[in-house]
Parts: sequence; C-alpha cells; structure tokens
Amino acid sequence: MNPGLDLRITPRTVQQQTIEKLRLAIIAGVFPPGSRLVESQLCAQLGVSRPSLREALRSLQAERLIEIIPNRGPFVPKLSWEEATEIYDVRELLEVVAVGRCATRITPEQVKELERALKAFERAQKSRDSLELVTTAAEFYAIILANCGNAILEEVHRGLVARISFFRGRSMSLEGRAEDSLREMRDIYDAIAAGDEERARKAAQRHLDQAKAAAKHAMEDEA
Amino acid sequence: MNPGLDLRITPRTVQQQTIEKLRLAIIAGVFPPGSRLVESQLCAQLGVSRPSLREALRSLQAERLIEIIPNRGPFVPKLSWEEATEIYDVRELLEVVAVGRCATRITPEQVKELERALKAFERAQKSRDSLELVTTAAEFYAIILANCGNAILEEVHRGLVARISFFRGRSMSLEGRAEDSLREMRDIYDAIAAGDEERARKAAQRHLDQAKAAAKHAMEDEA
DNA sequence: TCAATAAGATTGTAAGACATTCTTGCGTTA
DNA sequence: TAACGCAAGAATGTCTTACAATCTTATTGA
Repeated sequence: MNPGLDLRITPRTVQQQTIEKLRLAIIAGVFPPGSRLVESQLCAQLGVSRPSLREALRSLQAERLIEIIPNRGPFVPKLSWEEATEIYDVRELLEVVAVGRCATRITPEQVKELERALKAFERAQKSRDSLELVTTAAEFYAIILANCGNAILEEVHRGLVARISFFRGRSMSLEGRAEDSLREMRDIYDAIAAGDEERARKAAQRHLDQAKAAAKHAMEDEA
Repeated sequence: MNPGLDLRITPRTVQQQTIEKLRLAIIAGVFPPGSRLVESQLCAQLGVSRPSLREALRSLQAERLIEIIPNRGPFVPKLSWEEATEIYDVRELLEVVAVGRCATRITPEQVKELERALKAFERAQKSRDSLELVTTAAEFYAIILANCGNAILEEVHRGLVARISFFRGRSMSLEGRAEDSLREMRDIYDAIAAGDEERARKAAQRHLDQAKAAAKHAMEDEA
C-alpha cells in the first residue's frame, strides 16, 4: 500500500463550504479591510445556521483572515504597512527557497502546467482584468509551491499570501505593474524550466522586491 | 496617540479558554498522536457546551493541531517522519533568520531575560525533568523570536513548533541530548549577547541539525 | 454642547432535537 | 470456519430556540 496517497473521500460539509465561500470573498475583497461581519447577515446570505457559521468564522480567525473581538464580533483586519512588510519578508524567505527547490525537482509535465499558467497570466494582462490577473498569478505560484517538495512550505506560504491578497489586487492595478510582473515571472519560469536553481532564486527575489515596492506604492496612493 | 500600542482588553471567553486548555493538553501529550477526541467526553471534562467546544476544535483544526474527518470527528494526527522533516526544514529556515536578526536588535534587558531562560533550562537539565526541559527550551526560543523584529515570523514559527512538540519531548529524553542542547543553546546565547549575527546563525543552524537528528533517532527507537 | 441613560442590536453560551454516518457485534450463509 | 450482511448503538453534522452579557445608538436632561 502506498501510504503517501490518501484515497479518503471527504464529504463537503456545510461549514466547509461556508469557510471556502467566506475565504474567497475576503480574499477577493468583497468584504474590504475594516468591514465588520455580522453573524445574522452572513447566516441569511449563506443560508446556514448560526452555529455552523460561527465554526467557520473560528477557522478563518485561526487563519488570521479575520479577527474576532469578544462581544464585538468578527471583522476583516486592516493591514498596516508595517505588518504587510513583515508578511512580505517572511514570504520572500519562503518563496525564494521554494522556487529554487522547484527548479531542481519539477517534472516536465508540471513545467508544461507552469507554462500554461504563465500564458493565462499573459492573457489576463492583455485583457486588463485585474481580478483575473491576481487569480492567474496565484495559480502560477501555486504550481511552483506544489512542486517544491515540501508541503509545509506550501501551506505556510498560502496562508501568508492570502493575508496580503488585498495589496496584491491593488498593486496589480498600478500602471505598468502587470507588464513588469509578466517579465519577472517569465524569468522565473525560464530558470525553472532550465533547472537552474540559482538563477531561479535570483529571479524570485527580484520579482518579490518589485512586488513589495509596487505594493508600498499602491498603499501610499490610497493613504 | 500611539497606534502601535493596543490597550484593548479582551475578556477571556469560555471557548478561548477551551482552546488554550486543549492546545496545552495536545502539546503536552495528554492526547497522544492518533487518539480521538470525542465531543461529549470533552464537553464533560471541560465543562463547556457542545457549540463552544466545537468552535474551539475548529480553531485547533485550522492550526493543524488536530484533524477532523467529516462524520468521524477530531483526532490528534500522527506525524510521519517525512512530515516532521518538512516541518523541521521550514522551521530551520525561519529560525536561523530569526536568531540572526535577534542578535542585531535585541535590547540588553532582553538579553538578561534570555540568560534567565538559559539558566532555567540548565536547572531543568540537572533535575532531568523532561516536561520542564521542553518548557524551558520553548521559553528560550520564545524570547529570541519575540526579539527578531518580525511578529509574523514569530507567529509562523510558533505554529510549526507546536506541531512537533511530541518529537521534542521524545528527543529530549534521549541519553545525553539535554546536555548537548544546553551547550548548543549557550553558543546561541553567547553569539546573541555579543551581537554577532553570523555566529548566531551558525549556532542556530548547528543546534537545529542536532535536534533534527535526535528527533529522528527518537522516532526510530519507537517504530 | 455634553453627559447620562435607556432602548435596541449583536454576540457568547447553552440546551435540545434529529437526520446522517460510522462502528461494532451478531447472526446467516457459503 | 470464514466471510458477508445486517441491525443496534454511538458519534457527528446541523438546526432551532433561548437568554444573559455586552456593545451601539439614540434620546433625554442638564
């Protein structure tokens, strides 16, 4: 028997779906930072009972996607630039390593997947659909992280990226940022496809530094 | 007004206490890996209602401290050595950086705190109290992480360490491991106290490699 | 205008209920 | 005898209802 393969079927329970819907909504910015999440409203919108909703909210709280102040309820936290910087820094730490590891162990099929993701991002860039930009960029990175050979790295990275999704959306809308991103991502892709670990790491580093600068820029525009 | 200082008082709610108690119990090994957590039993033991307990369980699930299989309920996951290795690897990545950063920015007062923590570990080592060993070692690292200047790094690290607490307890019981640990931790302390980032990083790296080897050893003894 | 108070809204927690699903032991059958 | 299937019991998933504690807001009075 292969212990690495998990064939277990997990039924999609009500509150699991609730978690997914809420998480997506928060990441997509349906509930902007600072907005409160009123239980009764969410129950009505999602069509679930209050206990189920509350369980889902607790999960999201543990993921740091929402905060819950006792007796005041849940809300989407506003990230200060300091906090965002800290997240970007840790993300950089993990992502550079992940990209490097990916370059040395990705399979040819997965390289093809990565190429597809890159092309999807290219299409999104041409169509100037900012939601599509964020989605396809996320997919590109998801493939890389899935092939870095460390599921924990992938998991932690996903959690961090979710928390700065708001910034990502804003910075992608900046003039010229999408074009730069595409170039940087193509560098990463080329290095990975060539199996060049060091070059891949450098490209990832460069991309992240740029992304960080763009995010800061986007943030300062708003404030 | 200082926006960085949060004076808000958060009442300790029932399910917050429930989370803390359960988390401690799991980390301390009261519920060994593989054991199931039956809701009705936990409700009775903790004296809370089922909704409150279930919310707490969802939080712990999101922290990856427990797993919940639909219709079968929560249980403490058994870590395979592969998973543990992945956690150790990411932890190493973060911890080496954190120790290095700590060396450059810790205050003299916090150095004193760190010294106190080191001495507490030394006492535990002499008394051969294995729970005390794990606790004091955790405190030592907690101080370092709290002074690395990045709260996210600290938070992610804490989450990872919690998940391998079981291994830590086992490996600390190995013949001679506590003595080695003490030596390695003193190296880290010395480097931090001297403000020598590079030496601190190297010492942290060494300590983690040893800890990883010890954990593997402890694990193989059991299997 | 400001402060105090009261009404309304929201959350925290509990209890009860029921359908669904899992586990387990027993009996049946090949 | 062993394997299979079935039934009873246990546990979970979900919802409804309920109520106290707390927060928010509007009103009132100074």
